[in-house]
Amino acid sequence: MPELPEAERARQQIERVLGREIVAVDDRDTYVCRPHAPGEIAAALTGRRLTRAHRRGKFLWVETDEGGPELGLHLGMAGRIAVDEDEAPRQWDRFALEFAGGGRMALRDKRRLGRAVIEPDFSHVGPDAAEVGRQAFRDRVGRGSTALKARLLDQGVIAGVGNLLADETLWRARLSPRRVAGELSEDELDRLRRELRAATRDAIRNGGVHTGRFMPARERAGRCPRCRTELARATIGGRTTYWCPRCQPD
DNA sequence: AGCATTGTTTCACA
DNA sequence: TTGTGAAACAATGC
Repeated sequence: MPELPEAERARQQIERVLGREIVAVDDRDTYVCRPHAPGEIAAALTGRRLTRAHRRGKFLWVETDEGGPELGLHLGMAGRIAVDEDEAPRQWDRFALEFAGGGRMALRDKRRLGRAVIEPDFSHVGPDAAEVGRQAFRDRVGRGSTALKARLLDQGVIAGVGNLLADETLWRARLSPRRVAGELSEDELDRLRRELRAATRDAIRNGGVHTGRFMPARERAGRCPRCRTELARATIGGRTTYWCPRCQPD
């Protein structure tokens, strides 16, 4: 599930538990909590309260009270934040906080590619895809010899675009994912940024990136929602990519 | 059975 | 040294 819209929803979930006292931490999953040893995150957080929840792209972090450490969270490929829900079966709750009074916040993640870490480092993460300014977007996205879609997926360029949001945005902007990023005109880059912001805003409002107009067509032999042309399919930027060869010519 | 997967990091190579 | 692309990682679902 998680791309920028899902991460924003997760951030809002975290806001529900701000101010509660942490009385226990489950950090036993040494893969999700790497490089921390079991008990390290627990020692850092027990007795503290979360005070503010932040997000940049798909990366989440939470401040704690009076100079306490920051807690970094990432949803990985399939994670979500579960607040005050019953414990998941099969140890799908890879990381969890328990609060005074019985409440609970868990990183629920079947695939186990999510992440929980103390004092996260975001120095190699680009500006948020929905916040980046026009000129910065032109400079960062509109360069290099790589395919446009691969550029959008690079979290160090702009943060928050995943495989589905990239296809949705490129379709809305009528740009081929195969275009060379550095060869786009200013007008094309501005159009791409506008459609990215719009697609992101729609997805947050409607409950996730899977609510996009292009998403239902995104399958083998799917057809363009605008012109009914059969979609093209290829691996670009290491991910399966669908686009309309007529609306989005190379 | 085999392959694909809404993500990130690491490694090899030009 | 920098940029790019592929593989590794874990587990599940079709």
